[in-house]
Amino acid sequence: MSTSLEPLRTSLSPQERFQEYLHAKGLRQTEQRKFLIDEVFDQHEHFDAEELIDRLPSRGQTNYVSSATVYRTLREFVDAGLLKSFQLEGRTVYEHDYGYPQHDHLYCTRCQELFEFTSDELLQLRDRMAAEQGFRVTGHRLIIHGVCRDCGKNRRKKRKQDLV
Amino acid sequence: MSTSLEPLRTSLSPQERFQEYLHAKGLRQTEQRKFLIDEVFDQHEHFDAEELIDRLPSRGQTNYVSSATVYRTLREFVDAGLLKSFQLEGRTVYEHDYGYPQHDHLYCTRCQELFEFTSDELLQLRDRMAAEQGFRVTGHRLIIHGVCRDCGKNRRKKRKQDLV
DNA sequence: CTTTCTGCAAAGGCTTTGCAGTCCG
DNA sequence: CGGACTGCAAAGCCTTTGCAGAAAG
Repeated sequence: MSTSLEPLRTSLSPQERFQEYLHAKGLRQTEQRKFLIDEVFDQHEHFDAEELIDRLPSRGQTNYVSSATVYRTLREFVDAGLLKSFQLEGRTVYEHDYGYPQHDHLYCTRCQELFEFTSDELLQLRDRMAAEQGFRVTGHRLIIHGVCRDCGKNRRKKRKQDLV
Repeated sequence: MSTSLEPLRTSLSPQERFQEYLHAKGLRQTEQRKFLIDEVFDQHEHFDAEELIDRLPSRGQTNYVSSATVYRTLREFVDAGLLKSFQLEGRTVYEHDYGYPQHDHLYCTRCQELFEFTSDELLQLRDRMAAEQGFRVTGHRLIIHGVCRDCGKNRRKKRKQDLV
């Protein structure tokens, strides 16, 4: 998947920030949580639970973490503001939030890749539309579907029912 | 749910258009399909499969349609260009497409209602962003999350993990 | 008549949950 | 030590699918 934006400078690492979060909530720092946060922040990719689980150690190996715990922990990362999640093609996709600028996505329906972009204009437009209807905005999600540059070259056809 | 936009004038009714679609594809016109299209186009609301099934006749009554058929038929309506579907809070939401202008949504996380709005500016912005990355656009989905005017008045708190 | 459709029930994909043992603080 | 956490397996939720009988053209 593609990384296109510059990280923001943050005073705390994700690890440190998560520690603070746990402490504030009276929760505990476990081996599984430590291991998972390292794994998740090791690379800046979009991923879903299954992809993460697949690249983690298997049952029996060191640092094995059960799927249930992975799911539970991903939710905590979202609660802690470390990750953002959204739905794409029926599954929950996660991406870094902490230390990363607000952005939106282009999704290539050929190669399934997500590309990021930022647009202040979009935020203004969003706020204006919301204001017109008396909405107090808490967030938004924009995904532009299409075919990326590379896939546009080797043109195939095919197309399943697009859940845009 | 809220209806805010004016329908477009169309030469064919959804029923007629679906007949054409079926004929073109060598598919059949059944009682279930006729009944469902009437039901679905009877009111202009956003709905999911469960909501539709709930307001349909129950097993044993006249015009009963099994859930499997409802799911199958909704997909056909989408294929036929009569409905559009998208994901919201883990379920598939349907809305009229045929004879209805392109639009986006404001979603109230308090009352779960969807409000519609149109913006040419958004389309231009979308196309510009896509062009910058060499994308050929096939569509997009923008949902602005927030709290609507009415819910903003009777202010409660509460908030579950937002899957924006 | 032949192919598509339907209803039923079972299966599927992803995610959550109940429980008993384990571990953190 | 007590409460929080984990792994396991089972359950849940929404949707799809295999199959045999019914129906459309």
